[in-house]
Amino acid sequence: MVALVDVNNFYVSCERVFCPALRGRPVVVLSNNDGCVVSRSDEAKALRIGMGQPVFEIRELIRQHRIHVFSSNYALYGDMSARVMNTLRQFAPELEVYSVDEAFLNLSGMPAADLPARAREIRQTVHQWVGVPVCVGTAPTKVLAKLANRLAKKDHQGNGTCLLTAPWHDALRATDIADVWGIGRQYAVFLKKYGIQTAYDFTQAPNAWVHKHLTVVGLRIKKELEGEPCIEWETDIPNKKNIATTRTFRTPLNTRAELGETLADFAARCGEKLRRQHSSAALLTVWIETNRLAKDQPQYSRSFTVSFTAPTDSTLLLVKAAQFALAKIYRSGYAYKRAGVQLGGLSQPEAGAQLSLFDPVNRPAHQQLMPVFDAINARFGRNTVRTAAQSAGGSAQLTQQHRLSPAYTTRWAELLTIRL
DNA sequence: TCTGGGGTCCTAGGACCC
DNA sequence: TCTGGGGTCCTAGGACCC
Repeated sequence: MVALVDVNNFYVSCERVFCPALRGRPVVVLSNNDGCVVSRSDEAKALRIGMGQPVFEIRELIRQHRIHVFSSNYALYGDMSARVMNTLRQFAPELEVYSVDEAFLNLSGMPAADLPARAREIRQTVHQWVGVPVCVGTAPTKVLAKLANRLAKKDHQGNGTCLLTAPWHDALRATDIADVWGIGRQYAVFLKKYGIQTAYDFTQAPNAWVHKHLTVVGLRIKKELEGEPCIEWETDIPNKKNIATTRTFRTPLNTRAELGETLADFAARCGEKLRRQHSSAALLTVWIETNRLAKDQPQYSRSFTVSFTAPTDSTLLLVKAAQFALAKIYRSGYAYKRAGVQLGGLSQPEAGAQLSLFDPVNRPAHQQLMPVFDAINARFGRNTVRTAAQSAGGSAQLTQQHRLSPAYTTRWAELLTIRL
């Protein structure tokens, strides 16, 4: 059996831990630039605020219902996530961290009769140790555990847990096909066109038909719904195959100098992420884009990819490549609203990787320099040492975060103060 | 005009996830 | 006026190999 543990309204719940007065009140957390709603409390959902809804569309609602609004505080959510995961490790030898607020627990070998009590214990422990509410769905496969978790969340009279054992046809009949893990918007529309409305209907479709129209991915989902495990466990966190740093700017950037500084920051940030997983990149792509939502403005969007002579993890080379790519695609006269740097062709070089005789770069020198770079920045703060191409203040000033809560758990100066 | 039978690697596009 | 930021996998098609 496998359990899926999922924090309810994760970002909102993190904020409420340090602001208990907000329990029972409508609360939302916004995306970067305070642009869209990305997390909603139950009270906010009841006010029909949508996931991903732009804030300007709900200004009146916020005022009327005195909805509490937060910018997203990634330092806080990342730390709270780690606390939840460490707590969950107590309960199963095998834990797969699936996302910032979700984990699969391998409970195979546990007597079926003990499962309900164990699920309740998990829920109570996370609540007591970390302070956030979770739901637990337990079932024979991952897709069914996801489904069980959803049922646990929906049942407001229940205790936040749901155990699915055979026969589970009624649960499948009660689940809209669009709510099945792995069935997205396009597939849901397609399937409904053929009369497949529920998860149960989907299990009645012929395998060959599912394979033809939804590829092998869809077939795996069908079999998992029937109780046959088809999705592998990934207990140790795999290295990323792509690494990106991208932003939408509050105020568009117009000049090449502004874009150059910003893309240098992005490239440097990508370098940090790259070195943290001990990888090197063979490709670097820069893309820039005007505001495609402003239909009345002139539009421009292009990207350029640089291939390195040998894979690299040097910030100096990444920044230089980003500048080179920008020179290829920059056109004046446009207001650039979004931009990004993406690394691809990632590999884990063995020590003493082959060097090119004609390589103009002194790679051993870079390999010695980068750990020093990272150590200084880890100790004294990001961008304490940086390339001259980067901006002095970092790219954070280009985004808006008016409603940011303190870094309660990761910065001494911002610890919560309680007056007794 | 006729013209084999395998492979691999890369990229783009389309679907999905949080 | 104001609209996020990351990721994954699969398939098809083209270029290239012997």
